[in-house]
Amino acid sequence: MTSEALGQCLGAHPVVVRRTMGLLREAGLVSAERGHNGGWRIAADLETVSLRQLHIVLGEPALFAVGHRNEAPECLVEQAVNAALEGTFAEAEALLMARFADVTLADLARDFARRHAERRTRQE
Amino acid sequence: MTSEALGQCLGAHPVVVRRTMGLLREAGLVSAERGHNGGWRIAADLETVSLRQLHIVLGEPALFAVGHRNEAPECLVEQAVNAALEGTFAEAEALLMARFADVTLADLARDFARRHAERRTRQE
DNA sequence: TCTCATGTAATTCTATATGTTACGAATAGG
DNA sequence: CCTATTCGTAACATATAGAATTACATGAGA
Repeated sequence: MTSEALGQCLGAHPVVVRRTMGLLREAGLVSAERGHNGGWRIAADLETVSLRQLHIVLGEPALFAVGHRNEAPECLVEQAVNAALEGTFAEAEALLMARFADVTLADLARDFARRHAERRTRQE
Repeated sequence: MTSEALGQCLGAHPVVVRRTMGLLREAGLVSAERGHNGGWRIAADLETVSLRQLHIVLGEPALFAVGHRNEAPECLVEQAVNAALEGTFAEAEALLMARFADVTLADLARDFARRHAERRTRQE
C-alpha cells in the first residue's frame, strides 16, 4: 500500500504517513519499497505484535492528559498532589499496558474481517 | 488571596487565575470579594471536597492523551481498535475516578503542613 | 530515461491554551 | 465623595505542538 493510499484511509498527509511508518520500519514491523509497485508491506507476524509493542515503537507517547506537570516541583502544594496521585497513575498505566499487551494485530484483523463481512451482508 | 498573588504562586497570569477560579466560584467552593482587601476565600469544608469533585467542577477535561479520536468512526479498522480498548479505558477511568474521590483537600492540606514543617526543620 | 515511490529536511499552517490589554463594576479607606 | 484596589469579562495577541506542505534527493522498474 502506498503512503498516498494510506493517507487517504487515515485522512492524513502522505508525508505524515511516511514519518510514522518510518518508526514501524525501523522496528522491523513493516518494509518499504520504492519505485513502481512500491509501497508499504507488513513484515511481522500479526499474532506476535501487540498494541503495547506498537506503543513502545511509536515512542511511548504520554498516556494521560492530566497529572504530573513537573516531576520535582518546588511548590509544596504541587508536591502534595503529586504524592497523593503518583501511585494511582502508576496503577492505571500498568492496567492499560497489560491490556495493550493482550491485543494483537491478528485479533484486530479477525474483528475487522467480521465487521467487513457483516457490512457486506447488510448491504445485500 | 488575590488573583495577583495566586498567579505568582502558580506561575500564571492573574486573568487566567480568575478564569479558572471563576469555575470554582460558580460551584460554591470559593468566594471572591472585590475592592480593598478583596480576593479569593475558601467557601467549602476541606474534608468534603475531593479531587474528583474538582475535576467535575473544572469541566471534566479529558483524562487520556491516547485512544478514541472519533466516537463513531466510519473506518472499520478504527472501529475494531475502539472495540478492543473501550472496556480498558472505561476501567482505567473508573480506577482514576475512584482514587480522585478518595483524596480530599483536607488530606492535601495535612500533607502540605507536614512538608512545610519538615522544610522549616531542615533550614534551621 | 522517465515515472513512480520512499526518505527527509525545511517551512508553513492550524488549533488550543495561555498571556495580555482594556474597561466595567463593586468595595473600602481617606 | 473620590480614589485605589480588586474581581468580571470580553477582545485580542502570543506561544506551542502537531500536522500539512513544499522541496529535493534516492532508488526501482517499465
